[in-house]
Amino acid sequence: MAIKERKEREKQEMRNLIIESATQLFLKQGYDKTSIRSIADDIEYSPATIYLYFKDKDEIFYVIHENAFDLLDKELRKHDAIADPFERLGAIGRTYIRFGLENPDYYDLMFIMRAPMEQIKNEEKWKAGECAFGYLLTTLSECLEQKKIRPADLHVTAIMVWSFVHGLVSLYVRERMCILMMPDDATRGVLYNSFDLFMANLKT
Amino acid sequence: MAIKERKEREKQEMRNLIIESATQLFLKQGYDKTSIRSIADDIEYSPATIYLYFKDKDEIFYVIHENAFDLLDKELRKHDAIADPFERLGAIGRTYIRFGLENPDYYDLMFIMRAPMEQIKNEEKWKAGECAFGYLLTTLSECLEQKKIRPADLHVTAIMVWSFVHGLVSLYVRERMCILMMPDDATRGVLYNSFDLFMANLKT
DNA sequence: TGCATTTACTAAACAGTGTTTATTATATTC
DNA sequence: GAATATAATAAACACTGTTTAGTAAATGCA
Repeated sequence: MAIKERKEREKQEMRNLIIESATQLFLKQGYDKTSIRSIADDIEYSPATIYLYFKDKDEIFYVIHENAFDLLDKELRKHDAIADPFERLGAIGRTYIRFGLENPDYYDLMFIMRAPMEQIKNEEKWKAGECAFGYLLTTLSECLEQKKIRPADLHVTAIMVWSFVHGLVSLYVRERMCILMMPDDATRGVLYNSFDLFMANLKT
Repeated sequence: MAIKERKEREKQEMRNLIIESATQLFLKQGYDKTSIRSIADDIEYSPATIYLYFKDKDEIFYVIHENAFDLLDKELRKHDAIADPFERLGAIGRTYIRFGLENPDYYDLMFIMRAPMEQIKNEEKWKAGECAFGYLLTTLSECLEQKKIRPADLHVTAIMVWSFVHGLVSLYVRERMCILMMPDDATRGVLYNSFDLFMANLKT
């Protein structure tokens, strides 16, 4: 009965269609303005149809959340070739920051929004996320082994590094850095200089 | 005509009543679940009445936003007496983190949410915020003068410190630190250890 | 092929949201 | 006491996410 397989394939295609439309609308208008009705309009189906393929709005954005992590992961792993772990750490950090500034809506979904976390907490997922964080842990443990950075607990160091770059990006994308009262490019300059200073302080 | 003054007073009292109710509901249930209707219910007026005293929901939460900054500012300035600026910086940092963890909804409104920022950007306000950030700048400039921390640009250093503690708090309150797969108190332990490590790295 | 059943889809409704408008009741002024 | 200004509201508007009941088409079986 190949008919069942075709049905399964069609179901998956419909899910993809919804996700593609949702992603495109989300990146254009953000989470709040992307309503189930606007997605339904876009794919030319009724709103109720979407609920045949996804439990609720959160489930849709959880898929986008996963895709975004795959994207970030790919970006970060581009620095795999850098032999020196401290140099690699710097490259990873700068790429992380750039990713956040260039994809503020993705960054929001991944690290700021509360909504899609409901899905994640219960399950053993957080897959790609674990992956990117795992990459940070690996790089930092190399740095520690080779005494490129000051000796300290691995997890404590990882949380320090991640919190710092996350702080930079999230204060910027949520427009709190306007406290500097500088034009936008000057603010970005301070941001990147701040990262360099952090790395210098980290160095042995 | 004292009657006009009484009217003015009554208007202010009504505004206070709304703000008090909104604050209480907000701290109990968060921003999204605090609807205009629920505030109206609480103060036993119709929803439309609220719009006679506030332009929109954002304006209400902008007032709460200001109050929250006053609260944080008061907490931070408790360390005024600490003579050594580096020690004072540490105390300020730990208090900032504790404030965030103990008042996650206030912290959200102050540093994470997008909503009330619309009010702020245009005006010259951001008052109390400027104040708390100003306090950080003062303390850091003393640290730099007395060579307690590594020499660097003041604003770059300030953004580094603020971004770091904000990163710690916001990753925690938005439940991203669950990546550590540790029980909650262990996570908090890592968080505070991470702050101590940061301070050690900052030291001359 | 014809009928029963499952599947895919949707119109309409439900319970909410922030906000506006037209109306009423009260208080103030002349 | 009549005219006017003020305060409050009921009802509606335009949205939101989600559910329910009903329809039309595709499938399974005789």
